[in-house]
Amino acid sequence: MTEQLRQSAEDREFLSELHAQIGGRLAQQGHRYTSGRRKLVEVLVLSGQPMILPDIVEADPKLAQSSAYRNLDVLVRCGVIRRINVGGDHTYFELAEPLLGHHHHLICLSCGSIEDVQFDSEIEHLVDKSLNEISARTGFTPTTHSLDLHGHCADC
Amino acid sequence: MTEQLRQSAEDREFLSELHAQIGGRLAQQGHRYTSGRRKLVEVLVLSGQPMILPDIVEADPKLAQSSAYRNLDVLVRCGVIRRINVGGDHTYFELAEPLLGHHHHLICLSCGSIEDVQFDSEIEHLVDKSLNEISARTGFTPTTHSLDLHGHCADC
DNA sequence: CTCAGTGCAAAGGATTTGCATGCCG
DNA sequence: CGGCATGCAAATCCTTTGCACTGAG
Repeated sequence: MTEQLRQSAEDREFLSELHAQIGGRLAQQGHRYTSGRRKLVEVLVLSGQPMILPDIVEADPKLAQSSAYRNLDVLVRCGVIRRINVGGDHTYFELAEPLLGHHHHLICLSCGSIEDVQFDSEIEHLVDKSLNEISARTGFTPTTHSLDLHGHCADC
Repeated sequence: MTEQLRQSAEDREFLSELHAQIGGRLAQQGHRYTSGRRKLVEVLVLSGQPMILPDIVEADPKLAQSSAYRNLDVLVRCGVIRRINVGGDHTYFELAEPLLGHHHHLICLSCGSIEDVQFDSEIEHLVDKSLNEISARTGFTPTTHSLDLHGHCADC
């Protein structure tokens, strides 16, 4: 819960550590960590919740729409950012799980907001076990799972 | 598992029961259960897995694209069909849970196929319990949840 | 008759791409 | 220099909509 209340000094440290990590990942795949890509990451970090593209470019008007899409794509392919598909027309973007930790989503059907939540590790473990059983039974090789709640948020 | 092997006599009975049920639902909301809508349902039943629109209209070329979208929309609003959003550009459609039962999806990242699976009721119950705890903690009012596995299917 | 339903063609809107230019290594 | 990165505008493609027509009650 202190995540939300992080002091700005900590914030800065967190960000620069993150940037270093991401820069490494991009370099590995032969990409540069340019200012535009850095901005995308920062907008997503500051937002603290999944965002759609119009909101991203609005958050930092320096970002051009097409470049934003292209860079999000690069970041997705490098495992830095993840696409989320809920209903609606827009794709949502958030930091990938290696950076943000494994979590799930509360999707509000009224206002469309998406909030991140984590499970007890106990439950998460049970779910994993169950998913592995199903996979074994069906010959499916799982990479990840997504467990999202659809409903109405506290504000709606 | 006998679902897949159902004899055609049973099939026919299943379908006409389903049609009756759906017809009732539509009538309740002041809609007709026309042949186009019936075809949509049949295509989805026969497919046995979620489908995207191009595949639906291809499966029954009598279906016009715009009418198909419109009718799927009606069926969705009447709780007969459900939209599914996985990655990719297309929306998937399948029979709604009241008709198909609560289940989850195995989504193949290679070929894009989606297969339905069910959990042990025990696990399903645990997940529900956990989700309720989270809801209580966050003030979120859940309607449904979706738990999908992403990975590679037996064929890929 | 009336009104929901249909099909065609055109519009809408999110995302992608072509191309000329800018910039880092 | 060379090639990735950028931004504008135009193209794409899924989905929705306008409109005139058809068919069921």
